[in-house]
Amino acid sequence: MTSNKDTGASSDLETRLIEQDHHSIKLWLRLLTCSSLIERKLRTALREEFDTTLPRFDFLAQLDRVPEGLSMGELSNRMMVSGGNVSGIAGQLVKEGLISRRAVPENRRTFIVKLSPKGRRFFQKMAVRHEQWVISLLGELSMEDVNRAMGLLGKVKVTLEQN
Amino acid sequence: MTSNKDTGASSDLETRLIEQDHHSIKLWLRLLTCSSLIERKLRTALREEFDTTLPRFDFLAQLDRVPEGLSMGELSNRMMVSGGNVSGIAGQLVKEGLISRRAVPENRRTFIVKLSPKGRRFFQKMAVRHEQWVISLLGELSMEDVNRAMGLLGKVKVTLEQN
DNA sequence: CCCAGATATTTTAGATATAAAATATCATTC
DNA sequence: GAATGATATTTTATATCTAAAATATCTGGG
Repeated sequence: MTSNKDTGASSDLETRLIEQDHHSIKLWLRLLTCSSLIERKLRTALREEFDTTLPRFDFLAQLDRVPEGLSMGELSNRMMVSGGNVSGIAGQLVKEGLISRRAVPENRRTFIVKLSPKGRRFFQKMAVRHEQWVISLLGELSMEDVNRAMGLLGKVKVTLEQN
Repeated sequence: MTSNKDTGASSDLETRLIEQDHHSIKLWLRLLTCSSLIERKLRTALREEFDTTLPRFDFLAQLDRVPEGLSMGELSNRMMVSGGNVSGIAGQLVKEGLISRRAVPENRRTFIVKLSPKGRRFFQKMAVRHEQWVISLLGELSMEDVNRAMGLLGKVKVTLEQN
């Protein structure tokens, strides 16, 4: 369907606009397909190898980057999920001893969650495998293509954040 | 894995491999960020304007492309979700009169779901708005960038489907 | 100090998601 | 044609996820 590098004179403005419209939808669908495929593989692998889930891994991964811990709200922003969701997962991880959760004296509305030593050890093991899985999924791509894709998705991200 | 022609002299092989590894992870995270952002906007808009959800929209969208209908299994494949999930959503859409669901005489294990006239009208209205939303989200990108991104994500998709 | 609004989190209700077990049907082999 | 395994779907149990209401705390103007 009407592919590409047509800088030429064969299409008028209206045609080009319509083409771009369709391509926008297709780009969105392809984006969704790619992330769904990766997500599924990672979820399956996490379950099989560590008997855990992607949201829990993501939760621990966010905390691993910030040794001093994060508030529930900050975590909710970073994970791009609702606050209620973070509350639920945090409760489980606390019960499993992977994170600590304590109130802050200065502002008693906020709660800080932080990796426990056990949680850190567990995450480290997962992180190694996680990286291997992603590399095995995307490693066939050349570094040039990865960089180009990063650049273009960076533009997409900026565009999205403006709206 | 790790193909690619070296362009710069500044890094040895090992460094380049590690760089690519990190870039693979970053690409995956950026991919996830982009689709999450789009998904959230579409979900919110669908709820506000049509009081429905993304999975239901997706379900109807798949059926809209195939007037003769699809089996539950085929639908599960296309939507990239589990069969049980499709069963649940189908049940609701049947109850709402948006789709029909009937057994096939030749193979009584399979059920074919199909858009009802009401469902088709409802989907058409949503599809128009859905396209507008996606365009408003991605329309700032040049057609060249959209095409380039499509091409690269196409490669990603092929790579993923091989594994 | 008091109180209205803002902020941070949890709780609730309901939809969506998976995996795995259960059902039902087909298809093949003996 | 009965037994066996494959296929198609649903059911079940549980985990996520959202939106919205509820709770608790802070903040600033009067």
